[in-house]
Amino acid sequence: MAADQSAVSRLGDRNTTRGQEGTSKAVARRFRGESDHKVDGKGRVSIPASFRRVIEACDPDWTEGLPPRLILVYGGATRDYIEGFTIEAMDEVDDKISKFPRGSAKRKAMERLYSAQSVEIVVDDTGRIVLPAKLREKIDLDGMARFVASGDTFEIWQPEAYDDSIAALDEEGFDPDLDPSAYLDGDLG
Amino acid sequence: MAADQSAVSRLGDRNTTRGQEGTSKAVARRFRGESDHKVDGKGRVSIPASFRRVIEACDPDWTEGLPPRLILVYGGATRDYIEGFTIEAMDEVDDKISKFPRGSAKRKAMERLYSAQSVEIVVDDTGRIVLPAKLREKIDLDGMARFVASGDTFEIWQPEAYDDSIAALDEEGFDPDLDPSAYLDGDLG
DNA sequence: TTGTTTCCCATCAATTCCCATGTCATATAT
DNA sequence: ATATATGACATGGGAATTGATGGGAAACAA
Repeated sequence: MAADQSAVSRLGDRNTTRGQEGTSKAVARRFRGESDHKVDGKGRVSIPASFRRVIEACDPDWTEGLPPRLILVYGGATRDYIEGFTIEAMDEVDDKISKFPRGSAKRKAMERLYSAQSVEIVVDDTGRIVLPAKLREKIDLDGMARFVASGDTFEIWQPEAYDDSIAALDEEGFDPDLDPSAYLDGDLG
Repeated sequence: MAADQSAVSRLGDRNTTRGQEGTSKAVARRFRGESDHKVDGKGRVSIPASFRRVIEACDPDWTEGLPPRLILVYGGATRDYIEGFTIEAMDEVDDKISKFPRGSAKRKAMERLYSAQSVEIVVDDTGRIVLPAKLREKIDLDGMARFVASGDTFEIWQPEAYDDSIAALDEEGFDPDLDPSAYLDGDLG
């Protein structure tokens, strides 16, 4: 039994560069999967365990025992979800933004979305984050939150809204029975 | 009795880049064959040994003694099987997806299938993987799983469903007695 | 001081780890 | 040749750990 891990995460030390050098376990840098998690009265939600590993691996300053950080983007009038970025992924976004002319409309729009309408969040030692009330309200989160992987970022949805968006995608002219793999080698757009 | 192999795979060292450099055995990068394996109560299944070699060879981070990784795609409304990708094969898929316009319906459909409806799995040191309950349910896996090679990916089927799909293929106008090799040099489509 | 936000501890089930066995097939010894 | 080791594979089972979630005390902020 884990007698005591004192200051260290109680979630154990998978991911640890165990023992000798070069034995570290390879960990993916992309999110995968989708799952629902309960949002309690305090706004706390567990982050899918597999997402945490990615978040830790993509936080340059993270090291065993430290709380991993991530960025939540909650802006976008048309978005009915919150987008989660690893520190590294957000660094890339910042780089791209900096390429645009200072003061240009496009740059301002992006700065507003990714800078102004975002928050840095830390994952606590039980693997949860606290979703600020403002964010919960924006997407009408009640008791359950759906985490959906999307490459190097992930999305947090109100479950029903997510289902609806999938349905909408189908109605948009896509046969839900058509296997998306068909697009892989098809023409773009 | 295998006295002790300490931290190393207990499955021995076929595949090992044994001893000196350049002595490594060439290993195929495509799956071949089909076989059934038992799924126990915990969802554990042995991966066909020959598949493991491909999985190891196609995992860039893999090295003797480390657990090989692979990706299982379990989405697709019409699919009644789970598709297994090597890390390399999935990297290619990700590349293709990234070519599509961000936000386009096609891209979203593919991201959902390959990112949201997929899981990274590791092969344990006895050559097994654990099929999460969600995946088992999707294809109605009870006690046996059929692994079927399909080029650079493989499929996991509920045995009967696989037989049925083969039968269905025949009814679709394919003479089961006709040798498919006839198509090899025929026109495509 | 009253609602809110953290921190700390607790629980329970699901998942992983570790060790074990049975069976072949190839190897090696006598 | 025959009997005896060895190694690879498939699969079982129990114990230890992780993951998700709940609740109260403590620290803050309004």
